[in-house]
Amino acid sequence: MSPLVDVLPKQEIQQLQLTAKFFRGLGDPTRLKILDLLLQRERHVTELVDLLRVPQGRVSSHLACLSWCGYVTTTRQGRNRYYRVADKRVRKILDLARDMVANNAEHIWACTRIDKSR
Amino acid sequence: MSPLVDVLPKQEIQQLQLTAKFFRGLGDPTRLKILDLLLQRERHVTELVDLLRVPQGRVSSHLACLSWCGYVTTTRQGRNRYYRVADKRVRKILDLARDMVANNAEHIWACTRIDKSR
DNA sequence: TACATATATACGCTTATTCGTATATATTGT
DNA sequence: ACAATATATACGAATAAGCGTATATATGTA
Repeated sequence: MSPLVDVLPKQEIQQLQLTAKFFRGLGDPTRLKILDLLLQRERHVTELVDLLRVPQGRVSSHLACLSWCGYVTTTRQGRNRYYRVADKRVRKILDLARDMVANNAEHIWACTRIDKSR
Repeated sequence: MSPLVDVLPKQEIQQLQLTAKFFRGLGDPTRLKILDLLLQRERHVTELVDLLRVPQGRVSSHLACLSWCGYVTTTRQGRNRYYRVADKRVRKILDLARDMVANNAEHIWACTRIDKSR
C-alpha cells in the first residue's frame, strides 16, 4: 500500500508507481552495462553473456526487465534473439544521468539510505 | 560483490554502481512526488509533510536521499530548512521518463522482475 | 535557561530485488 | 524424431530498501 494513498487520487499514485518502477529498471549495474553494450550495436544474448561473464539465465532475466520497461526491443534471427535499444530517449536519459553523477560522485557514494553496505 | 568484477576495470564498475544508485534515488513514488512538489517551488519539510501526510521522519529521510543523489539542495531559513530542485537536468530526466512511461504503461505494470507483488 | 518548534537519525520488521542453480522452452540441423 | 544450440523461467537463499515508531539534534523564543 502506497503511503500516499490517502492524499492523492488513485490514478496519480499509479502514475508515480509506474515511473518509480521504470527508474528502478535502470537501478542495477548489470542492466546499465547491458544498455551500454546495446548502445554500441544490437547484440544477441550469448554475445552479452560472453562479454559480461554473467550466467546466461541472469542475463536473460535482466534483458526481460529492460524489455518490460521499454528500454529495449527484440527480434529473433534464426536461433538467436537480438536485443537493441528501443529509443533515442534511452541514451538521453543515460547521458543526463552520467552527467549529473559526474558532478556528485563522492556525494552519492556516501549516501546511507540507498545501498548502505557499499 | 558486483557480478561484473572479473570482466570490467574497477573504476568502470564503480561508475556503474554510482549511476545505478543514482537512478534508484528516483525509484520510489514518495520521492518522485516530493520532486513534483519541489519543481513547483521550493518548500520546507513541514510543508511537504502536510501535503503528503507521511510521517515527518520519513519525509526527512527521503529528502536526505534526494539530497545525497544531487537532486535537491537546501538552505536553512530560521527554524525551517528549505529544499529545492538542484538542477534543470532533474526536470529533463523526469520529463523524458514520464514520456516513455506514457507509451508503455501496461507493459511496465506487467513486469514481474521489478515489484512482483503489484 | 527552559520550552516549543522544526528537522534528522536510529532500529527492528516487512517486503523487494538480486543471485546461484537448476530446469524448461524454443529453434535448427541431421 | 533426436541431438545440439540458444534463450527463458523457476525457486530458495541472501541482501537491499521502505516503513513504523521512537528518539535525538538544532533553532528560535519567553
